[in-house]
Amino acid sequence: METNIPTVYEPQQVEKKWYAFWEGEKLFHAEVEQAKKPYTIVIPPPNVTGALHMGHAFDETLQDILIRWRRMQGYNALWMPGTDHAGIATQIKVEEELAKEGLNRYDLGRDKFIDRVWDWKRQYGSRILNQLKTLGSSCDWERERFTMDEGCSRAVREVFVSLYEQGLIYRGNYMISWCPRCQTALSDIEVEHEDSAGHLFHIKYPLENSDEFLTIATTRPETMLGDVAVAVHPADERYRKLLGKQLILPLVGRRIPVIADEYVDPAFGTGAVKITPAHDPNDFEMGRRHGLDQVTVISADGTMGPAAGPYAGMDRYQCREKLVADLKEQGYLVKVDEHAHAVGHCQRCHTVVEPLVSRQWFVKMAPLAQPAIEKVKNGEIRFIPERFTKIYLNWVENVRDWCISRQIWWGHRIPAWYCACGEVIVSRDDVSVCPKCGGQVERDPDVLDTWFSSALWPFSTLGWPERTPELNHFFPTATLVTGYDIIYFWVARMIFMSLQFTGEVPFRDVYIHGLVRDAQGRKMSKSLGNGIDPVQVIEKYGADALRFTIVTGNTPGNDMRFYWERVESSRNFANKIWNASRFVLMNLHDFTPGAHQPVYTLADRWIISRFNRTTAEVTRYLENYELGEAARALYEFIWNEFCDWYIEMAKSRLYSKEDAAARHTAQETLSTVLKGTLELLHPFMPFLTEEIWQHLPHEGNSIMAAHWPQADSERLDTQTEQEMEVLTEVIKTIRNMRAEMEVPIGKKTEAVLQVANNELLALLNGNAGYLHQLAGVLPLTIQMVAEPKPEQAATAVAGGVEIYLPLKGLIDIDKEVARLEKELANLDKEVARLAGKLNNPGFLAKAPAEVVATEREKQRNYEEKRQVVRQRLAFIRTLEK
RNA sequence: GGGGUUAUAGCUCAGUUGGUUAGAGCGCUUCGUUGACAUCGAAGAGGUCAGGGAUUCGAGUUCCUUUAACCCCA
Repeated sequence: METNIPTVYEPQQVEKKWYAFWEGEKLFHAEVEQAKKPYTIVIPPPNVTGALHMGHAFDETLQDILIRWRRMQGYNALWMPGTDHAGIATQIKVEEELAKEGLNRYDLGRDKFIDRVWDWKRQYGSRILNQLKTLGSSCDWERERFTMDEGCSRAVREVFVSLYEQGLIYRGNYMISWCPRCQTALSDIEVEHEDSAGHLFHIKYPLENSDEFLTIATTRPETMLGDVAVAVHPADERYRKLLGKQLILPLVGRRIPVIADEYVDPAFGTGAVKITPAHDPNDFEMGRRHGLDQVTVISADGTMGPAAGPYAGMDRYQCREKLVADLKEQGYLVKVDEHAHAVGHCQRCHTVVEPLVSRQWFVKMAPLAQPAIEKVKNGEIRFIPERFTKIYLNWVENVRDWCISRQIWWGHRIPAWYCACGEVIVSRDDVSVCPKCGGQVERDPDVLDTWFSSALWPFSTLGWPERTPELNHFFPTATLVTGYDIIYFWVARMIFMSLQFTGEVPFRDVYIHGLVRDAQGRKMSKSLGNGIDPVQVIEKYGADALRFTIVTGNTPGNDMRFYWERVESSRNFANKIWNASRFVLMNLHDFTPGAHQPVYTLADRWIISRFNRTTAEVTRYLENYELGEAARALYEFIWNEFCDWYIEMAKSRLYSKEDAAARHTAQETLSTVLKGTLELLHPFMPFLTEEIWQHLPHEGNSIMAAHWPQADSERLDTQTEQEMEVLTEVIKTIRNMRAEMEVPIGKKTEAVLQVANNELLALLNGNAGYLHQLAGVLPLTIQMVAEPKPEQAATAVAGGVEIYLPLKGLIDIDKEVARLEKELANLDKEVARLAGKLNNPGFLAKAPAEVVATEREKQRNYEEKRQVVRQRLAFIRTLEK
């Protein structure tokens, strides 16, 4: 047994050593074992080009805690790791690299460009996973997957073709959100709306063959070049007479009709809206309802197209300025109001998106959404915390068709081929010849939305579409852990895809967490430069400290702020455990388990009882996903009970060599309680606990494989806990009195304790040693209340014990009177509060008997205490004279 | 416009079937180098639990409402 251990815990080498050991021993690996109950988590795959940030650290820590805990509980625990190809993000990254060489992707061509991305992936793809390892993540690395690997790609192809065959994937010309910078279509949720200060332009549209005008209001005047109508509400009296009449579009001269549509809000602007079906989603719908043309005036690159006439070639914002100036000059501009409105931006590059009509592939959502709604409503899938159920349902119930084609190169290429004869072939196998006319076919150049493959992740990683043993055993997965920001992007889509293709829910529980923010509560972002690199935190304070910080002081679903001070305090906790363990190990050098029959003392029975209670508590918290509370319970047990009291109380037996059985009992209790506590703490702080556990008497090769402690109800001992309560109360009260009287810490002082019954007398006599040692009282007299009380003494009552410190010459009578008066006032307040309660007939009649009894007991205690303080006050006042 | 979250000690946050003198960490005050630990120990100060109302014997906790901040959706 080691006795020469440094006083400061150095996590760096320790963490590397144990991670390598765990991997070497294959402790992360799970095989299909029918006899064991599976517990599966699939990792939310980080972007392959990314670097670990606090969000990942948060997410992975929670998963690792759950998976390590369940593994210790005996589940066949599989944590499936992998990465996501992250189409647009990765493509942007590689294009930036190319730009440094003065190249763009077209210079390379599609095949060479994709090779380049694979090179990039090979070079940097494992970086983020290696960073995950420093965090302690117990992923089954042998099963690592990538969304573009062969198996996942096959799953994607199967799903696409199958949905197409079922009529749930279609291709068509619809309005989509287009990013002019990324040059691709986006889905609705990839567009982020931001309120910005804009203008509401009021523009006069002249009535044909008349001097009259109709004034419309718009936020985007440049789109008027594509106007094909003006719409008003059918019930709007102001415009009824204009219905069916023609207007002349200013600057363009096109004749456009005035139409009626329920959609128009008569209260907005002038109540008349210009209709541009090619450049606004609502106008697009209205155009279809009324059979209007689409006049496209803005091109895919964000400049004005040929149909924009004199404005062709201008940037869309330049055009706006010029056009407004022209309108003003020609007298069409009525006024310009300030107007706040939401503008859509590309999630990836933050460019303002452009609504455009374009031919894209879509997933028909309504039939897929229905089962996804039901499974959540009927509780087969549960969100934690529950409120996210509503957020999920609100989206799925209103979901629109999903645009899945992207005009980029990096991703799963759409398995559709087109023939000049008009034939469209969607196929599981590559096609080169048209089956209809035998002509040459050309493959669709587009790739799929990255989230399309992510949606299959829980089952594609387990081998689907093959019915593999892994899929049979580990699927459905148990828990999905992810942030609230991707409930729509990912969680919802996994649910409907899984239901459609496996017939099962992908996971039972969805444990949602928040974001990690900086100390000011701002989102961590590259542009702000306020991100904290978890790797740096780990290097400085250790992974255990980071993990503990992340999991404590935070409630499920809520954001958390990152403070270095909190990491420091977690590090201090790790160091505290280290030193407590150091103490235990230093005293175990001659310990042989089972060498003596243990003779348990009050302190032993107490810490064992408390340990079992903590075990039950921690387990229950984990079962309810209250990870932070579980960690807090352990922190309090270790620091406030094991270290502050038990270790102190064990010292005298360890230091006195004459009673071997007593010493052995203390050793055994320290060793087993510490070992069990480390096991409970292991999911939270895996490295430190392994390091110490290995030095304690144990079975098995790793704490990872140890059995999760079971609370033993036989060893819960309420009476012992109450007795300890009395003892610690007395000690704390004496310490307080000594401190107030400014007695030097090391100086022993005399004390007289008086009690009213034999039980208390026995308790104090039996534990007098602790009073000497921990309260610093000597000589100590313990007697019944009937005995004479010391005259010149400070007085207090604690746990039913009257405490007298006869500090001759040290007692300042005035000070003592003030102290007792303060105490008396406090007691008066409590007694009055309880009297109010106990004199309330409603309380006595309706509150549970147990509660009434507790309150009565409290009242009795306070009254007893008050009685003593009163008497003492009266006595001391007589001394004053 | 619809929905959600938050409001508890100077700061950051816990407090999940309604019942403890409302807790922690950091910070603050006083004291302390005796054989685990100064990344520590002992003692202490600090809160009308955002405001108002309701339910209840009893509300930080449930319901309604007002205010403020933030988020999501339209």
